[in-house]
Amino acid sequence: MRHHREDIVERAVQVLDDYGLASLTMRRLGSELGLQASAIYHHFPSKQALLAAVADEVLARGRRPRAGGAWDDQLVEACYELRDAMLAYRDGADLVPTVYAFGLGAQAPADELEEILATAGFTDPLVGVGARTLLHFVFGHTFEEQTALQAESAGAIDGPPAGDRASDFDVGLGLVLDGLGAHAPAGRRVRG
Amino acid sequence: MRHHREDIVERAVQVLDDYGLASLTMRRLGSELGLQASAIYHHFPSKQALLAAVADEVLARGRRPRAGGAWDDQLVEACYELRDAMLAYRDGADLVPTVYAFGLGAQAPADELEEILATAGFTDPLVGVGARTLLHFVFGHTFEEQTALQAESAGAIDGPPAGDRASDFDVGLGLVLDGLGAHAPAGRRVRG
DNA sequence: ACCTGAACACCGTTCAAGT
DNA sequence: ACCTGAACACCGTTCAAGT
Repeated sequence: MRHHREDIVERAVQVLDDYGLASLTMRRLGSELGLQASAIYHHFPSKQALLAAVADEVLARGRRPRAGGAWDDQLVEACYELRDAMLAYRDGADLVPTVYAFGLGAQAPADELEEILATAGFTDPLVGVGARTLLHFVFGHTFEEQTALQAESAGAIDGPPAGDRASDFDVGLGLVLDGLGAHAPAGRRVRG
Repeated sequence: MRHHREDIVERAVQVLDDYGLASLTMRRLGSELGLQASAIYHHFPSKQALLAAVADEVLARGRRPRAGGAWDDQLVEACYELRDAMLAYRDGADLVPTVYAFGLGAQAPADELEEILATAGFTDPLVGVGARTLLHFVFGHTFEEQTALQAESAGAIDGPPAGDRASDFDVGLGLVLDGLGAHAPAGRRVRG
């Protein structure tokens, strides 16, 4: 049977969610598609490129309409969407930051954060540094959260209730936003 | 020739720095030591355990005496030490966060950040969240910095001068510290 | 106690050849 | 255009056997 790029990405997302990132190998995905691993190279130049497409698909599936509001509310919205998108798939918070680090995909969240800050009037070093600081927070926090979550569901040990985890994310995010607030352009200080 | 745990870690650090994390394989390290890969399993139960020891060694070599001062100065000191320790070895900013994520090592920086915040009078959620937020910032920022640095030295392309990079770290760190300052215990607001 | 050598069960990637 | 099948050059880990 003949496949297209999208079939392969869709199946890869399924393998990721069912068996985890470590099991998402070219051979495994091939056999899942009824294909030789080498056939996948007809659609993607490398495993990294495949993973980039999978990460972008995970992020696309997590997209939500924007409510708008002040710059800090917009940042909260974007950060929560990113967190939730990664948590929605097994090892999502491992895949997305890894692909972002490759530099081959998962760039949309970084771009959106930068745009929000630039539109809010933040200038040169703060737009980039602020966006990256938020991104590192979301990536790092969500990775730890997902690791703990998956360890629990595997080992049946239980950690803090879900509410505490969401509020941990809230508190950390608030910390960075308050920091940004202290450097907000004049007349735009919605917080701090 | 017979080896001990420390010889193996020392050689592993050398392989890491000379050839990178991807080349730090059990087989490669074995041959570097004049040993079969399987011999290493006499000293370490797994590759993860070996990597944890390597990460802890990298962090130990980066230790500096503490100057002390207010809580925010102490945090700056600890964060800079962590950054510099990781930058001192090829792929150090990949290894250390990875080992920390394993949960098998590289815990010292997180512990120190928590202690500084607790001693400063921060309470329950803020001590943990604050320490992790700082840690994610340092890990994320330094990883990107090292990736860019290594890409430059490999491809001879040049990015921003070293001063801009150090100041990017400074600005991002200042952001998080200002956020913490906004939540500092009464009478301890050294910033904000 | 420390190590060898062989084996097991895998990887990503390339490439000539087929339809 | 899309795929097979074999090969290349690797992995981490286990284990009986040696000294």
